[in-house]
Amino acid sequence: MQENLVIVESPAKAKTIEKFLGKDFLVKSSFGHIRDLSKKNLGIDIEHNFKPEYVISDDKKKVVAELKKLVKEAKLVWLASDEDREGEAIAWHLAEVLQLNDAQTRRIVFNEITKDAILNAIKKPRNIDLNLVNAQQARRILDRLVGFELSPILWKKIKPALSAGRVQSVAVRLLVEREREINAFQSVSYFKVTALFEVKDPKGSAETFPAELSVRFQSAEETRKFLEKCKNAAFRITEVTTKPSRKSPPPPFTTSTLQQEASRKLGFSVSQTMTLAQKLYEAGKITYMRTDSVNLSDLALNVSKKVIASEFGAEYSQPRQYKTKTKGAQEAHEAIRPTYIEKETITGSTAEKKLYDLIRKRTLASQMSDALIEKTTAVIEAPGIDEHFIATGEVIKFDGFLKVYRESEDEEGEEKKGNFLPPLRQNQDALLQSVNAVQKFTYHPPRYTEASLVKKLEELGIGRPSTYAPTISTIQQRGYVVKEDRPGKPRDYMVISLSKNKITEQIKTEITGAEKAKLFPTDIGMIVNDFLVQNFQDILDYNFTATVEKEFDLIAEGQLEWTKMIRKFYSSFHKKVEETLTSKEKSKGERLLGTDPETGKPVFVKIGRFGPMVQIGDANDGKPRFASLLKGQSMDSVTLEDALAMFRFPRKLGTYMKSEVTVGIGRFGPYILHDKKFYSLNRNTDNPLTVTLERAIEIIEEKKQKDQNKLIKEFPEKPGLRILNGRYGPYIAFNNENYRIPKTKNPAELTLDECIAIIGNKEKTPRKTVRRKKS
DNA sequence: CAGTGAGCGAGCTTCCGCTTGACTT
Repeated sequence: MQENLVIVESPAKAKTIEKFLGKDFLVKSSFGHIRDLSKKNLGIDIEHNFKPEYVISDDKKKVVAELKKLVKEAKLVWLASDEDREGEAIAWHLAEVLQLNDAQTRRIVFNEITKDAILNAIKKPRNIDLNLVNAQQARRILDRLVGFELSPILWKKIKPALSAGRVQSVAVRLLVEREREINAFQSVSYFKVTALFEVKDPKGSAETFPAELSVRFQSAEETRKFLEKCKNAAFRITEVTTKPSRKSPPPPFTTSTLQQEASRKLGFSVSQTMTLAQKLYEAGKITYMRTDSVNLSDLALNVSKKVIASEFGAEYSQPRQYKTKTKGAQEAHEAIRPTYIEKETITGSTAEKKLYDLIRKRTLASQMSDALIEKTTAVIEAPGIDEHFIATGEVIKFDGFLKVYRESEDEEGEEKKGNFLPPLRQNQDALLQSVNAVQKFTYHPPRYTEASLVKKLEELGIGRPSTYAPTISTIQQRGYVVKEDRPGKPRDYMVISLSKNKITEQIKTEITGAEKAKLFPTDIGMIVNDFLVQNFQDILDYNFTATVEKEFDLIAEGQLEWTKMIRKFYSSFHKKVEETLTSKEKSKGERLLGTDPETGKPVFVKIGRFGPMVQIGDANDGKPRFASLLKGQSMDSVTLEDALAMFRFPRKLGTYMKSEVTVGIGRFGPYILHDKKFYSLNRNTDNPLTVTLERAIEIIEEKKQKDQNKLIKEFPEKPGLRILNGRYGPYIAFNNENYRIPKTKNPAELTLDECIAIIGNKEKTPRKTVRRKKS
């Protein structure tokens, strides 16, 4: 039996460490926190100095029981959880629950998992730092107070099962405010002018290069005037400058930067990335994936150096150590890197391989030389023309880290390729070949993706590596936010060109504003946000976390008592909670749009029992008229015009096969009515306000075709029994019940007897059961 | 299936940060 029991947080870590420590040590894992505040109630005794009520979570009972048993058999217990606030608290909870006394307990920490680091840690044990533990308790209790007092207000004032919290509510606020910025954005058009010039080299052979005009014109008129001046103008290169510059590699991955790059380069969602990284970690292929540190171990630096030298040459190696800049970083771990950097590929799924490759390249790049770039700028002018053209060229003199890794940009704005310029001399003639003036439009700030929201939260110091992915899914689950694609809209733009001394104009069409996997706040998200911002401004403040973090730091340093800090916070917070509960009306997000010109009654938008709707008149003056908002409409941006259009249903479209075709909106959304039959519009692509007769006929015919294909077989001798093709494949329908067909049978060849046998077996397709979440 | 929206009220919901499986589809 081992004399030493070491407890770490993760089982994968336990396995590795056990190898280093030898047979006298048994290494076990606590699987994170073993206790938390009781979930049944607030879990905090406010009357008694905020005494927390800790409970061993159900899923940790087994772990705790096992640890208790092992503690009895061990002489010394080594608590080796992470060296940060949460890690210290885990160690303390373990000591409490396992009833460890000081004599048998050692607290050790290490932030890289190497034999040396661990043996050194064993030589330098310390005691549990109660100040740090108290900082964690303050953090925990503050979050519980905020979450469990704000959420019930929302249940009463907006609708049940909503939630609010220090992190999630600010995340939603970011999205809501960005959406409003986008709605308020006024796009302005301008003309971007580029020209193609030709130069002759000393041998007389010609080369062309592009250049952009130094100014952008506001109107087509100015643009035409400029092009007119360019006719027969004698352009000349008046200035050539060449400047060297260098570009340094980005630091190795943290959780947040990994999520961003995996999203941009591989198209993974934040949670997908984390699941894959977890797999790689458990297989021993990468270091821990939840970290905010950009630190690399000495071992990793050395191996990288060797790998780079042998793969690319010694001149590509430039060992570096990076410093974390993010607010509130706790740095208990290393950056995310391959465990064995020399391993170029791994076994596993395609997605795992791609993620590994990304991590490896980023790690290597971080240890490689700067790229050396030479930037050339040439100015091209002509007499009589005030504006000038600028040609820029980039030559990579030494690629350095760019050999393996290029960081992707968030905004996919203008294409800025490092173009190549031919050798240019001052005073050289540049023959104008053509000029192209393209009408462009200023673009609103971009909507957030999951990954760019994580980036923003990290910048604000809100949330931790272990919570980014769960936060993103919580705000979607609560219905505050949806992740969607949205189709773009066509837009005309003008192109004015000068070629061979002739000016031509064209109107072209582009698709603009298409969105892919972007986060959109919902109506309910906006209502909840406005309610919280109005009533709890301090908590919704982007600096709230940073402010309380400063106080947690003081607690950790022993300069502030945690109960004192919490009491001060709670007294003003709770007062606000009480006030809001008594004084505020139920919020339906009501917004007046204007008056109905026909009746003079007010038209407004609000949340009803069945979701967002527009209403004409209120209950005081007769029965109001109602209409649900359509998909893609939002309470925040819908106009009086949009609202009034909703009441012009059902709308006649025309006649088809001698019957009238109308479009209407019913309980289940927009529909087409034809020949007493209903046909649903496609929720995503058809707009009932604008749908045409042609499209309606298409929908009718599609549906008829589908119904024909639906019937596989029926039996004249048994009416009511039919073999049908459904959403989930073929099935037997009989007496309003559906029956599954065994996979071994061909549905088209089933006989009546076989069908009756299947029905007799009662192999009914199970109804969808409502799954309740376990807590 | 195809133009709902009142009001009452039992019993439920909820936070953030550590960690993995256990579950369907």
